[in-house]
Amino acid sequence: MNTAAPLRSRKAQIDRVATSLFRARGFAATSMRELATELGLEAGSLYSHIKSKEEILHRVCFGLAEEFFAAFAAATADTTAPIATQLRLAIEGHVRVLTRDSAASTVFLQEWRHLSEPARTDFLALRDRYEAAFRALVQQGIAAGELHAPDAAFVALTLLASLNWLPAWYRPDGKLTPDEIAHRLAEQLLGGLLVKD
Amino acid sequence: MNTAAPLRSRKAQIDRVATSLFRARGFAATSMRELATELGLEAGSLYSHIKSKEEILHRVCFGLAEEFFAAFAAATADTTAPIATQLRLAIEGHVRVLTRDSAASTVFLQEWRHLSEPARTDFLALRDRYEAAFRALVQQGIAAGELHAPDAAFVALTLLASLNWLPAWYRPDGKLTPDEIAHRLAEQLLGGLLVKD
DNA sequence: CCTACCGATCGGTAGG
DNA sequence: CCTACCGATCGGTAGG
Repeated sequence: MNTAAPLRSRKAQIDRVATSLFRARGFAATSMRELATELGLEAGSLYSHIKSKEEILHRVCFGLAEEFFAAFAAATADTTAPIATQLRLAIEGHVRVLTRDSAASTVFLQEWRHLSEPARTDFLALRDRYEAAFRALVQQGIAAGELHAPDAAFVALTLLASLNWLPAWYRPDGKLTPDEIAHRLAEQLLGGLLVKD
Repeated sequence: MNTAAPLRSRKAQIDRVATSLFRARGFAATSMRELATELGLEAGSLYSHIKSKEEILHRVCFGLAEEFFAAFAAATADTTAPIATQLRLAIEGHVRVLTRDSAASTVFLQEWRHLSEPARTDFLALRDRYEAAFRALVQQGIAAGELHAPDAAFVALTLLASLNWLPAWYRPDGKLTPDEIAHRLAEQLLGGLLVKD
């Protein structure tokens, strides 16, 4: 009778282990047999919990997209705050999502192209919307005279690129906490942009 | 008799087409049959020109590594130049290599992990050496009082991350030439670092 | 969750 | 450069 809870946690466990394998070997090079072995069961048994290999990838990619949007919305909720503050909060929020689960983040950043259509197109649309939101914030900052930069698109691209490199070198047991990293990244990346009084 | 030249160019052609497939689908998800079809021949025929699928990846990854080192060496050849100048030249050189062949660059940046040992370890050692060279340059700049930054390693990481995002959005037929992009990236990335007089 | 298995496809080779 | 093929492995399913 009490099967709902164990099933849910088993599925979550499959997602978690699969995600770490996808990061280590890539989605295409990870076999369901490898995943099953890591979980201590047979390959066929996986399919009583999931529908397909891609379903896992789909959940990881779209789940993280949702987290990024939620963090951005929270960072920019107070529209009366200075744009520089909103941008700083958005950077910190982005970093917080990236470091909360760096395996999932890496899969989100690198393995989305193994999604088949139409999921792949949908995913790219979400990513573009997110980048556009960052770009718009930078643009507002320039318009408000809080930031100086010749090209908001360039700024947004290099900003996100710098942040998205984080999962490649972040170690949870490193010297800096995620919040400290976020703070330093925000300082450094905004340092050259802020208009000095 | 005159077989050396055609064979050499056929091999180069295989590398080129394979590289673009590796970028589009990833190394693991690209099949030799797909590659053969794209080249207008049968899968088995590939092996009179190459030894293995991985051999192609190896050539691309290590070939590009060599190009990056050569560009860096040229940029820093004049050790009497200000560090800021050397750093600017190194950034421009890096961008020039990235844009000269953005398919190969993407493979270099994303697919190296499909190299088997010991090539994979060798490759990572090269990448670390390259990052260390950039880091050392930033450190020299700070020591010389030309740059101000709290952490050279942080600067080097975000610098290279910003540059390495370029192949993801660079279009050869875009508005900006590679040199213009390189110049703007250098300006923006060094803008916040340079000590104002 | 397992056993047993499916058809498809993989990288690569032999021999010409 | 092709034909014909190898053993291995793939994602996934049927039936229990």
